[in-house]
Amino acid sequence: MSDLLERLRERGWRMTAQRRVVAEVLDGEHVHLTADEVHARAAGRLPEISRATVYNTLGEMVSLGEVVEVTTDRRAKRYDPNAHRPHQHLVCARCGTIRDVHTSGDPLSQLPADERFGFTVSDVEVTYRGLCPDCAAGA
Amino acid sequence: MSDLLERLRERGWRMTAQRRVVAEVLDGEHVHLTADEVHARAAGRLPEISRATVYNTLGEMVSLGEVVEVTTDRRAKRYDPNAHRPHQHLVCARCGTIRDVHTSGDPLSQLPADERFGFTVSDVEVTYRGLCPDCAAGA
DNA sequence: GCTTGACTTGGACACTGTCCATTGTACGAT
DNA sequence: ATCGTACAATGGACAGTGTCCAAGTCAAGC
Ligand SMILES: [Mn+2]
Ligand SMILES: [Mn+2]
Ligand SMILES: [Zn+2]
Ligand SMILES: [Zn+2]
Repeated sequence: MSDLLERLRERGWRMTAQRRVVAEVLDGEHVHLTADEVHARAAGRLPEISRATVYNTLGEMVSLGEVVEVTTDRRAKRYDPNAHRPHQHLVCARCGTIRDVHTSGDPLSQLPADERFGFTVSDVEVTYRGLCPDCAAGA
Repeated sequence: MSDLLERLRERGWRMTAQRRVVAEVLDGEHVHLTADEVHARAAGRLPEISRATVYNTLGEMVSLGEVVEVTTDRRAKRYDPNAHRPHQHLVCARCGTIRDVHTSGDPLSQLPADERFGFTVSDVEVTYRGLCPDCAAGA
């Protein structure tokens, strides 16, 4: 039983086979799958699970704060079960590999008050881009 | 004649009515329009301009480094003619207003060497989110 | 075991963006 | 000024991602 599934059950979720496999697929470190990747892997265990259910379930997990959406490209959103420790992402521009990284300071504090235009700034999203070692080596 | 159009002509662009109106629509400060918004405004001056041409033209401007793509939400890409001064964006989570902002330091330097995993890091994208004064006031 | 409201399903639909064959045109050459 | 040609514009088909809905199914409490 994954920690994620445990937390969801504590929140009163009705436990279904579909939700179980989605939670299981998302279990682990450095996981950043698209909804359709989640669907493909979930279908490996539960062949008839539908796309709509995967989208619904992921959306609910995001609403509950147990999964975060990550947008590192303009294609599909990615779903990240590492929701309880703020972090940023480092993306290879060539192969798409994504690594969790941590900045040396709080990026929010880098925005001076006179650059906030009266906004109540509550969140910042940082994506670093470059080439991973393999791609930089021409692999 | 916009500065943007001037620069494009210097690069040997064949000048067409369509490219002119797209460049004119993109002229100005704090402009962050989607492709379809550009198309709608361009069609105000040149009714028969096609969606494909707007997409082609914007893509060419991006390739030439005269316009930058901005992804502040998971809907449409936005096109920013402010391509010659690096900056970040501050977005209202409620109404979508986008402001250009400048951080106090270079965000790239905030990623320590031991968090780079051997990547050649060349770029960083920072998006601040919050509520603009109007939305915070409940307007 | 029933009952019931929550959950799942498949498919239609919307939005953004790409592609391509055809038609049109800007611009250098004459 | 006209022409020829390579480059550009067009519109419609198509693809990827995500949402929505009506109908069927099921988990969980009684
Ligand atoms: Mn992550
Ligand atoms: Mn901008
Ligand atoms: Zn790579
Ligand atoms: Zn606002």
